Formats: sequence, C-alpha cells, structure tokens
Amino acid sequence: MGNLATPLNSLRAAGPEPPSKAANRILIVEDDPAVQKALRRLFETEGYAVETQSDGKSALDSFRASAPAAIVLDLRLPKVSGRDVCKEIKAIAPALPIVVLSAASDVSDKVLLLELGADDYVTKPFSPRELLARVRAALRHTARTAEVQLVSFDGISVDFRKMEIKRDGKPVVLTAQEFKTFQFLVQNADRVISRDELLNEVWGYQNYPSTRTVDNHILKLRQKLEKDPSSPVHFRTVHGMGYKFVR
Amino acid sequence: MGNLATPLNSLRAAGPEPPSKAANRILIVEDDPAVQKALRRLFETEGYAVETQSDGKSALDSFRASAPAAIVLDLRLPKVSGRDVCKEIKAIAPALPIVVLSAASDVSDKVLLLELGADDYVTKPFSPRELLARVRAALRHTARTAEVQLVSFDGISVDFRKMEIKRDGKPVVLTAQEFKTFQFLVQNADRVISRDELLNEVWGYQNYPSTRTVDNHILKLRQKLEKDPSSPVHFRTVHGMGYKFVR
DNA sequence: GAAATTTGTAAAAATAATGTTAAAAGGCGC
DNA sequence: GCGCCTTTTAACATTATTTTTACAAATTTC
Repeated sequence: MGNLATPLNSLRAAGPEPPSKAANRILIVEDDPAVQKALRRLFETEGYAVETQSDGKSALDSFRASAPAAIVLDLRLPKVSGRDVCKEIKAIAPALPIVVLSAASDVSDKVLLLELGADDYVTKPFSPRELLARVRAALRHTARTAEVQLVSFDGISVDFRKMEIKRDGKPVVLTAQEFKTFQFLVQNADRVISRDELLNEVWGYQNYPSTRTVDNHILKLRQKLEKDPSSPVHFRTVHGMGYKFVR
Repeated sequence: MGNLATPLNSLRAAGPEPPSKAANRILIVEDDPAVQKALRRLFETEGYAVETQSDGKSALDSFRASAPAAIVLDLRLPKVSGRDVCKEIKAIAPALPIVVLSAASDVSDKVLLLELGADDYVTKPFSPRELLARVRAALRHTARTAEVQLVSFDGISVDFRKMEIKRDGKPVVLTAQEFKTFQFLVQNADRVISRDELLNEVWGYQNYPSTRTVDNHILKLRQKLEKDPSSPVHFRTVHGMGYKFVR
C-alpha cells in the first residue's frame, strides 16, 4: 500500500472500519489490451473492484451504469478521444476523481489537463506504485474534502489550509519542512511513525537525508510548540521505533 | 550495524530450522560485478540479508529456494532477460515487491513496467539512498497489509499499529525489542517457537545475541503482562523446545 | 536420586538510540 | 556573487535498552 495512504488509515483508526463496497470500485479506460490487463491486475491485487473499457463510448456507458469511485483514463483512445470522455464525465460528476495516463508529449501543457477536469495525471514511464498512490490520493481527497484542516490542542490552533499556527493567540512560524513534518504527524496522530517513513512521506525519494535530520526537526517542533520542550507531551519519542504525535 | 551477517547465519543454520521468511532478506539480481558488490554493501550495512545473483536463471532458482522479502532486479541481464524474470516471479508471487533497476531508455515505454508487474523502479544512475528508500517503502507496504492489528485477552488489549498496550485500562510500556517479540509470538499464537527462530525473525539477520537474550525478553514480557509472572499462563515454556504464546 | 541440562531471574556491563548544540551545506532573492 | 534563511550533517552528552553474566531453580536423563 502506498505510504500516501497512511493518513487515511489513521483518520479511521478510531473504530473498526467497514470497507465501503462502492469506495473501491474503479473504472479503467485503456485500449491497449496488454496494458489493460496489467492495470487490472495491479488494482485487483490491491483490493479494488476493477471494471475495464477499451474505448471512450463504452467508457461513458460503463460510467453511467456502474458509478465507480474513481476512473483511470488513458488519453489516447480510439473513437471518442480521452479528452472528450474526461470532459463529459466531469460535466456529469464533477466530484468523481479522474487520473489520466498520458505520454509526456500529451501534457506539454498542464493547463489542458485542468481544462479537462482531470484530478491528476501520470506520465510515460510511471511506476505502478506511483499510479496507485495517485489514485488513492484522489480517492482520499474527494472522500474527505475537509481533511483535518483545523486542529487545536493545548493552546495551539492550526489551520493547515492557511498554513497558520497560533499559540495562545500568537502566531508561530514554522519553516516549510517543519510544517510538512508537523502536518504528517498530526494527520497520523497516535500512530508510531518511523524515521524512515517520515523521510519517505515528508521528504520524498529524491532528497533523502540521514535519519538524524528527522530528529532535528522534531526538536524544532518541540521547541516551538511544546509548553516544556524538555519534557514533550505531544511529540513523543518511542524509543527504537520513531515518533508519535498525541493531541 | 555489523556486516558479519553471512558467516554467522551459516553457522546457525546447523540446527534444524524451519524455512523462515525473514522480513529482511533481499535478493539482488545484477550482472555487473562492481554494481553487485556495491549494492550488497549498501543493503548489508542497512541490516538486510543479501543474496546476489548475476543472471536470470540463477535468480529464479534463488528466488524459489530462499523466499526473499523483496527483489532488486536489473533489467539488463544475460541469458534470461530481466523482463522475463520479473514476469515469472510476479506470476508465482504477486505480492512480492520487485524494484527494478533500469537505464532510462529501458523504461521509455510507459507500458513496460506495468506489464512486468514491477512495483517500482529506479533509473540509472540512481542514488543509493533513493533505492533504499524505495525498497523500504515497498517492504513496508507488504508488511502493513493484512496483519492482525487489534488483539485482546485476559484484560490486556493491544493495538499493534499504535503500539499501544493496555492492561486493565492502564498503559503498559514495552521496549522496542519486547514489543517485536510480543508481536511475533502473538501472530504465531499456539505454535511452539524456538529461540533460534525468534532470533531470526525478531532480531533479524545481522545481530545475533545469545539465545539467553530471548529468555530475558520472555521474562520481561511475563513481568509486564502476566497476572502472576511466576506461573505464566500466556507465555508458556516448552522445555527443550522454546516458547509458545497462548491467548 | 544424582548428574546433566535447561530455564528463571536479577543485576552489571555493553550497546545503541536519542537530545542537543554548533557548524557546514544548500537555496533563494537581490 | 553576497547575505540571509533553511536544511543537513557532525559531534558529543545523555539516556534507555539490550545483552551478558552468574547463580538459583526446575526439568530431564540415566
């Protein structure tokens, strides 16, 4: 499971979670049989209910009939072009997430995708994991438009959308990386997060600093947000495992 | 983090040992000796048990024999091509994460990786850290899916994800190693586990403490979790064999 | 039932992880 | 390029955990 999916998990962590049937139905529109097959396998092994179509016309029919939770759409399609399919679907169901597959040349202008109404796209040699992550992210996004945007605890209030943090009414300034770290921890509250996971999720693959970097950011967060930084209450360390944010 | 891993393990293999699916065993398939050596070092210093193969044929044999937790696979291989190896392995073990190494030109086709069933890829030249990060992410993925997350017995409740244990409502604090030991025992409840198996599975490959270390951890678990530690009910001793957790 | 082996137990010794500081490296606007 | 801010690394102190050790108790073997 892509690590991007973790916030979702933690949000639900409160109770036993009933997997909604509709929530994991996916429509894949792809004309190349080989790719179609591969995509089907990819998503099915991840527990999605997959429906596949090979052309734009059938895709539209299928979409109306089965009401999928998300659509994976190849832009290059016979008959009705992928672009038109995308537009049309978005006209009917604006909230339905669509992730577009495209050759790099197709998206020379990202503007186009926005016009189409696509929620995200994956280009050329993409890793299956990446596609999965994007679809999941798209699903998550629509599933919870108001994804924990406001949090407050212990005299601290946070507006993640505005990127505003106040402590006893006074603004607290976090740097970019501190903020991202904070947000990830909050969105995964109560769960123990390893340094590696934080590096993956917050820092990403390209720049992968040493694990000690994480410690330093935690230190900063404690200094800026804990009442008594030397005995942290919210940013807890779990020795040998990682860190854990507790409200 | 020693890298004495290999010799120690082979020594230990003397005794009768069940085919373990150690979570940190990695198969690296790479024909360039220099790269192979570098990769081996990279992963070994990170505590993985590394097995290397130079061609597709041996890779398949090795995969069948040793059941690694993940595979790092160069697409360019002599004899059987990396592509075929990938496909074949995915056909047998769809859940086994495969991270592909490839020249940029190899993945120019957006289809390729998908069809192969690879989970992720890194293009040459790649940064060691990025490769590590991707492999770890892939491993975490498989580790997280489908495992018991909540358990309770006898007034004790466990949330493995939060790493939280409560006894009659009060939190019990376990150290990292204690927790891992506990988790492994619980997930293998009712089965007798030898000390050697515990060392392999919980302690991993590169640290090999004496078997008495296991006894001490069991002791701690009993002290923290048994009603009457001197006559344990859940953490049972199977004389001459090992231990066994009973709910 | 005595010797040999295995396990229970607690405390000491050895390691390893984390906290913290300060300096180096990297980015960015000017 | 220069100065400013952020991020990362490096180093050292501190704390926590893991491992070893030694001996007592229990179990098995003969």
